Amino acid sequence: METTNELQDFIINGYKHYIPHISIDAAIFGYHDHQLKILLSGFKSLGGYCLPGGYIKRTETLDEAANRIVAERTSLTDLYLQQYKTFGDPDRIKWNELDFEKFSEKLGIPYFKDSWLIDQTISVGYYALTDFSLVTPKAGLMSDSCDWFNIDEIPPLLYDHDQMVKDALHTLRVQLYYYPIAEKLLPAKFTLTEIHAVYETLLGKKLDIRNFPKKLVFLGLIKKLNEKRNIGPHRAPFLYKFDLKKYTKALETGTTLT
Amino acid sequence: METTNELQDFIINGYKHYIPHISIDAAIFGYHDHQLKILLSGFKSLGGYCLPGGYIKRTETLDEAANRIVAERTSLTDLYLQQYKTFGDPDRIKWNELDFEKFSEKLGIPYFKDSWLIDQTISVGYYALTDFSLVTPKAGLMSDSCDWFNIDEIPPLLYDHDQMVKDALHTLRVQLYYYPIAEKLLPAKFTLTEIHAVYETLLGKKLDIRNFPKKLVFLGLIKKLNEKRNIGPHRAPFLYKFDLKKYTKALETGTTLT
DNA sequence: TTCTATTTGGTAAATTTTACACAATAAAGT
DNA sequence: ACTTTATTGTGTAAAATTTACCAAATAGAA
Repeated sequence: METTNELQDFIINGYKHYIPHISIDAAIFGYHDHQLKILLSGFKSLGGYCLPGGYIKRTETLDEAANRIVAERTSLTDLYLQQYKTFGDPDRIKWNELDFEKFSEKLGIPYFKDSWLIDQTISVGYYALTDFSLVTPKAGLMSDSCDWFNIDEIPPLLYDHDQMVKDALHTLRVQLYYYPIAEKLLPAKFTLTEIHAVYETLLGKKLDIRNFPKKLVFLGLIKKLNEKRNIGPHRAPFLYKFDLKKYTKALETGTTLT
Repeated sequence: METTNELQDFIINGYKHYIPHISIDAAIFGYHDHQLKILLSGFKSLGGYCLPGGYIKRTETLDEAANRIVAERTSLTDLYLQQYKTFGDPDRIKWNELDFEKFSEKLGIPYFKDSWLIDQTISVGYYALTDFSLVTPKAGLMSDSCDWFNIDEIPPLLYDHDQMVKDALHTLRVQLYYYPIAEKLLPAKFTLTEIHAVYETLLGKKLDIRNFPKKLVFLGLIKKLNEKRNIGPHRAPFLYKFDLKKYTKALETGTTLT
């Protein structure tokens, strides 16, 4: 929080560059070792975690804003981003539970509670998918930390962000059946067992280890490479990669996956 | 437009009760005689049509606001309503093409262009389904007319509403495959041929006249009644109705329909 | 009674999904 | 060099679902 000046300026003058009353919150998902992960921002002053979020510049489209907000936490641009729902319950933020005096003092700003930030805000929910291993989470201007959490080990979140995660996850799961977006969660080369595990974890159900990869190959979505992975004292599995052409088409058209 | 006072008050003081910078626009669909219809608001001053829309009261949830806005045009509440996408391109409204002088004069308000309404606005898109025959379209506070249009005969719309219709229709079609929402477009009692026609028009593709209804019956979604409809010089078809229990469950769970 | 247009029961063929047996193989231990 | 262990991956048969379409039923008009 060394850039206090920048923060003060955002709180006092932000409304000139950002649209008030609207924010974006992003559920950024990653996958590692049979676990679905999500990126959460920690706020010491609020004593809790919430989804990474931000405001929309007056010059940006929603997608551009979401991209920027996601990039601020992951340092990666052009992640797979999907707008899934907009949240606008008038009581989604419990203003009376926030200690404005404390904030004013901490931020060095006289009347924080009168700022443009402190008013009813509707939030556009996006979810993003990324290869877990490529991300080094970064805390932002307001937040104190940013870290990966296993999806079934996240603490109760601030505001209505528990509901946001639930809805994002639901959309992700539905879309996973029709769009081969597992590609976004895997490295460029992977084994059949690995992609099988991604689908089992994300969908939360068993898929036949032989039939499932067979279908992916049959649809032409993935192609066998002439390389194997060494996995110790077992038969070395072949590596596969997504077929870009078929994959791109399936992303647009949709294909039923089991 | 006899309630000029009400309108003036909305333009001048509306921001006290409504959230600025955010609106809701609704694509209200109906079906009649092999045609999908959509409700459009006409604006003489703008010389064009757009989707019925409105602002969100500070006490309302988004769904409540959408319900109110839809009810203002249809006089019907509790229609099937789905939020499908939020639109926020900075240039979705071409401000420079609007003649504020003319508006000010017409509305009897000195500086219309300085009102809270004239600023970047993000719009939450909803689509609604309703039995065409139950609706008597009503013009609203700002609009001059409100009428049904065949979906393939709508004029170019104002703002980004062409894109909104396109996206709403896409969502409707996708959802029609998994949720038996044709129920919302049909009267309580209908023949197999009628429900078959609804699906063919909405999906824009041929469905086998025998297999399709057979599947609906097999899934238990619709049930045969002990009544027939007189259709002139042909064999009288049986009437069917949706099975409320199976139908409600399918709305939540989803079922694949061909 | 016959004709026309439409509804509907039934059934066979084609396709897709599901289940599962077993052969292949990599490396470590004996 | 052979055995053991754990995992990969080919093949195939059974089950279920989807698709195609024949032919009978039927209502009113000619």
